[in-house]
Amino acid sequence: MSLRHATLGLLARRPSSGYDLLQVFEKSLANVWSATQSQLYAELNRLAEAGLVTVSAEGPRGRKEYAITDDGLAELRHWITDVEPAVQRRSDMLLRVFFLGLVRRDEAEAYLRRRGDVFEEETAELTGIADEIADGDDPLAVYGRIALEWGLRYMRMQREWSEWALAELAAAGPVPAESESAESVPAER
Amino acid sequence: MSLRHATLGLLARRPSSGYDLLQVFEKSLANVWSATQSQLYAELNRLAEAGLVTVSAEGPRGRKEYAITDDGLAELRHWITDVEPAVQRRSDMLLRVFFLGLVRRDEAEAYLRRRGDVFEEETAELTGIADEIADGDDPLAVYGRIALEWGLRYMRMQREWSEWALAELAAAGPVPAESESAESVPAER
DNA sequence: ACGGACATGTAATCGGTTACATGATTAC
DNA sequence: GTAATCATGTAACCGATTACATGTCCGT
Repeated sequence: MSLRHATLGLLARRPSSGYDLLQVFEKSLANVWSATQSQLYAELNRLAEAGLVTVSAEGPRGRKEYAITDDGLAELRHWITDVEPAVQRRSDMLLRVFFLGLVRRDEAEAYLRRRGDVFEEETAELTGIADEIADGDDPLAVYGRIALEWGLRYMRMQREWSEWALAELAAAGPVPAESESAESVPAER
Repeated sequence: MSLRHATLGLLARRPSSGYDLLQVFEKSLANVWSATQSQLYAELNRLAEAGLVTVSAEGPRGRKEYAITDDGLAELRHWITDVEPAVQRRSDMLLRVFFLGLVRRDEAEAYLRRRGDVFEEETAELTGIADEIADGDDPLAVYGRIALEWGLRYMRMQREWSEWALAELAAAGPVPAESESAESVPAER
């Protein structure tokens, strides 16, 4: 249930409308916690009902500006310091690696090479964001910078891994001669 | 919708019952794709209805053994080679980092230090699995070994990152003197 | 005989996504 | 005037989790 805390965290910086928050979710927070519009508006209403935020101002076009309450801030701090982060237990990308023995060797290699390219693209994107942060010298952005560094290292690690994996495959011999290679599997049924 | 493909992938290795598959999901696949019992049994029925698997044998206690069909294998291969893996866009752990400016400096440091410890524990666990694989010399486990290497590198990267982040905080000065530190925020409201 | 493992299923609930729906205000 | 942006909401659906429910077989 972390949409709740992402929302509280953003409102802790400054009071904002659902619309405002949505921009932030789509831009700065997109790689860390994504949220859809319908989800966010519903959550804001739930948070208000729970007393963790209040409508601090109303503007044109039915705009409602929300502010975090003391209860909300307490809940947020509790979540940050006392709740163990959940370990990610799902990776689409890695699941395919497990089953790479079911496709032809060249297809498996193409998969790993393509991963490397994608990680490289992501790195370029993150580097762009890093430059923006470096320009505007906001001292509060120190934790944002730390989060971003995580992303950069993550991508570098994966790039190196994909290269290592390709080398590992090459070392294991060109194409296995036995019956378990992909080409032979269809013939078996 | 990758539970479907995880299931197909396991059945491509050998025909199995839902109960069998559940053991695999809880052990070897736990860090890559988790599935609950009720989810798995429902999925097997759906897969059978879609003709991607068939009930290949029935055993005692209502045991149903499923085998992948040609259609199932085709679907699985298509998913591996033609479908772009989804990029993960949610991290509980990183979201907290974004908001670390809302708690006291020592709490933020404790958070990062604790991350380092957890990553270390996970590394130990993965190393244990790596040793098991190394013992039994299954040549087919080459892709399992590659997936595992990803995990090991992932944990090492995060351990190094948490140390880097702690150093970065230390370099940024002991505790900021300005109004945005955590202690002052409650007083502002 | 009995406990533990084997074996499958249903129901309620939750968080998230997609699509639909509506309308006000502002800049040109 | 009108298009873009601002602004909020509802409904259907899907995948996943938790809890409940039931029964069989095997080893000791």
